[in-house]
Amino acid sequence: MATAASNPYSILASSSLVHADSAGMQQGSPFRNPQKLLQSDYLQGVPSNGHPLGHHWVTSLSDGGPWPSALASAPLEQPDVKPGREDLQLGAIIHHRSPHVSHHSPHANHPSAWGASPAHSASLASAAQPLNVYSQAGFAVGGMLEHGGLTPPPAAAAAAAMHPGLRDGAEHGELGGHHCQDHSDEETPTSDELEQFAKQFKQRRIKLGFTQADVGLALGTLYGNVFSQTTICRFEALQLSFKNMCKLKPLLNKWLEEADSSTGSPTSIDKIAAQGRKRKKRTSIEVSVKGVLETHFLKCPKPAAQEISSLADSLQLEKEVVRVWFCNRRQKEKRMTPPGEQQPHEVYPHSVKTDTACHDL
DNA sequence: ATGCATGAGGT
DNA sequence: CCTCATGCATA
Repeated sequence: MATAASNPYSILASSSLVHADSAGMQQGSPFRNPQKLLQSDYLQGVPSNGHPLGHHWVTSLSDGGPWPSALASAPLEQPDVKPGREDLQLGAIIHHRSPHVSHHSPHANHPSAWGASPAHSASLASAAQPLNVYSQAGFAVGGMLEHGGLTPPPAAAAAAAMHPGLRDGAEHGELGGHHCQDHSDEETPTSDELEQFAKQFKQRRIKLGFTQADVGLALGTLYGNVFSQTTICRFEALQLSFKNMCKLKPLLNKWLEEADSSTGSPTSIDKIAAQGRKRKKRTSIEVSVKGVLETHFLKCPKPAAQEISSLADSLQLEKEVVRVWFCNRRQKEKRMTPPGEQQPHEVYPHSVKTDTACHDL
């Protein structure tokens, strides 16, 4: 019985129109190049006593290159991109996907990080292959024939490419006796590779005439994992965590292949309309208040519950709101490309290890 | 493009 | 409570 869930919040049943999907808003945004990333450590568990390793995406990059060495920008100008904009729809929504395979290594030191120089993936194509470094077999489309019908679905249903999360080739202690020397799948991409990929992806996507939202949806119909425009956007802007980027890359890569070969899939665009999520209305925090929060954050990024309470009290905000604000703030710090400009501070004012409790204000 | 929010999994 | 992945709603 579809009983309306008792939602404390306002559930707007107002049928949202099909939203014409303004696709012209994101394209053409010359998003600036991320330049300096000052990300200390990825895991807080890292005893930064003596600097773990140079695995922080450190900074000090020449202006010319956003991140470690900008690969010679490949022209990536596929000459034969057809403007034919058809949704790649397979007609079957496979919705079965293995549960998350988050296999966390018991004692994995840390998911390598951005600047981690891949000792094993040095085979970066210097300049030979602008793309397809992650060449995937896929289904070779015999050629550029005019396929009179529709492109057959790759039947990649069950093929849930579960790639190992992240493993750094730095240290492979003991794995219980398994020798690991053969890695068929892609190794953990480097920050550089991801950056390149993201860029190429965006360009191709735009050329093909797809919006970020389209892609997110296509991924859903393609593999059963839907993503929102937000996520795609963040991927392109490299605003996700390293791990997250790694996870999404294969999917998006696959989509690219599809998009390119499906030069005429008729198909329809199906809209998923099952949004039964009641959300609390977004509370907008005033700029002045934000300023205060910012200040506090700099002082103590991780305030105790009580501190949050008093802070919330003085700011006249719900405690939960403040708590969430701090959480989001911390996350932002961990992103690859900090939104604004983060001045390359060499160090933070407060020690990482010495848990200095933020004295009350 | 982003700000605030939800939820799952971990401590 | 935290982190982390993700997204609705919004600027």
